[in-house]
Amino acid sequence: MEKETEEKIFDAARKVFHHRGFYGARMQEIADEADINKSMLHYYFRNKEKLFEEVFRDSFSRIVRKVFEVLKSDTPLFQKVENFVETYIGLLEENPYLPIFVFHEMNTNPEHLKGLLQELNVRPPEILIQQIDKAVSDVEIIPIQPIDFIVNLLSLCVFPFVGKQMIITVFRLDNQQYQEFLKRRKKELSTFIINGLKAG
Amino acid sequence: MEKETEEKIFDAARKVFHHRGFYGARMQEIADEADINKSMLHYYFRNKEKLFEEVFRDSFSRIVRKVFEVLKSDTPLFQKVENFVETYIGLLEENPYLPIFVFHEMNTNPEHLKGLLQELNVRPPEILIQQIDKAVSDVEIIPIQPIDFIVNLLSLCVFPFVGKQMIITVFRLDNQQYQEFLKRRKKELSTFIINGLKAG
DNA sequence: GTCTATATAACGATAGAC
DNA sequence: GTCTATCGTTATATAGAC
Repeated sequence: MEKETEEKIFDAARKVFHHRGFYGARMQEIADEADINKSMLHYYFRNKEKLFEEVFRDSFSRIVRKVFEVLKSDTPLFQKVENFVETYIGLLEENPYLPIFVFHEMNTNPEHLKGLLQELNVRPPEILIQQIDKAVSDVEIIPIQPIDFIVNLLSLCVFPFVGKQMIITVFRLDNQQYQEFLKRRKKELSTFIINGLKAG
Repeated sequence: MEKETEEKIFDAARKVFHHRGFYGARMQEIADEADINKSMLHYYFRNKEKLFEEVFRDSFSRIVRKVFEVLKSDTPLFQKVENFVETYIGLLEENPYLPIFVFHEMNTNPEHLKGLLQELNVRPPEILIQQIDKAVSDVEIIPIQPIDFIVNLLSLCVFPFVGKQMIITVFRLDNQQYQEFLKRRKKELSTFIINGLKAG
């Protein structure tokens, strides 16, 4: 019983924080979403900031872990790109508000999250860096630094979610068309990336 | 005199809204930033929402206009890609918080901005769509739909700004290293994109 | 653990003097 | 147009009964 209430609150908080951000979120909305009395939020999580921090830590570490699982794996480079695109876009389909939430909060209040981020101690995986450097020196791919390689990969996967409303608006898509766009992208994006990497 | 105060307020409001978002922004912070009395905000702009709307409209239309200037121009496709990368990254260097601001607000409150967006009536430029379709049918580039072409272009330019804090954190960059990363990217990104577009 | 009622604080907004 | 003082609302947080 005890566990269940706490979990309901946490799930509701994640949903509301993801969608509204810290300042836009209302404790009342979280309580309503959890179908629970507002004072329970304080009973279980003391205050809004603590609740937020737990949600952010969970969301951030979850996404980082998932991403790094793929990037750290022992797979050939091009295969890894394919796996990454599929896994990452799949993950974001289930958590569409996650990236903009994380980016907005990191941007709005970087010093507030600094300790948390140091604690999680995120680094680009060594094995991937070696793969990239080797592919470059073997002239399998164009000369590119690991940071650019990774940023390109992330950019192309994340942007359709960060800019969803923009895309929908500019290209006049309804929700179904947007879903089809994503589905096609999940299939075709790795070809574009691998082409871009291969020397001309 | 009158004009000057209004402008000071507007500039301050843009800065604070860009950085904090609508809910995170404080009228007092805007007043402090403008070095002006808080009640002046209401005198000139009536209330927070109206002030925000003017800022958002200005920011959004400014960026859209600039982007479309390049995309609508009468330049060969690959040249256009190069111009776009340089212009757009340059614009974002001057307004680093602009994209995350726009995306976050569009995401948090899409129905609130719907009217504004319809009013601005943004569409992908017809000339660019024709160029892409022609390049595809001439087998100059891989089969790609205009929406994917444009999304790829935007993704790769925008993400380094949206994810700045993330990039800085994961790759342990100081500010100077980040600036160098951007500078290099502005030079090299179009090569990556054009490679990706060319048939293998 | 859960509820109702209420305190406390923050913030947007306004009134009114100058 | 600009300032000070203050109102009214909303949101977070707590007290206390059950």
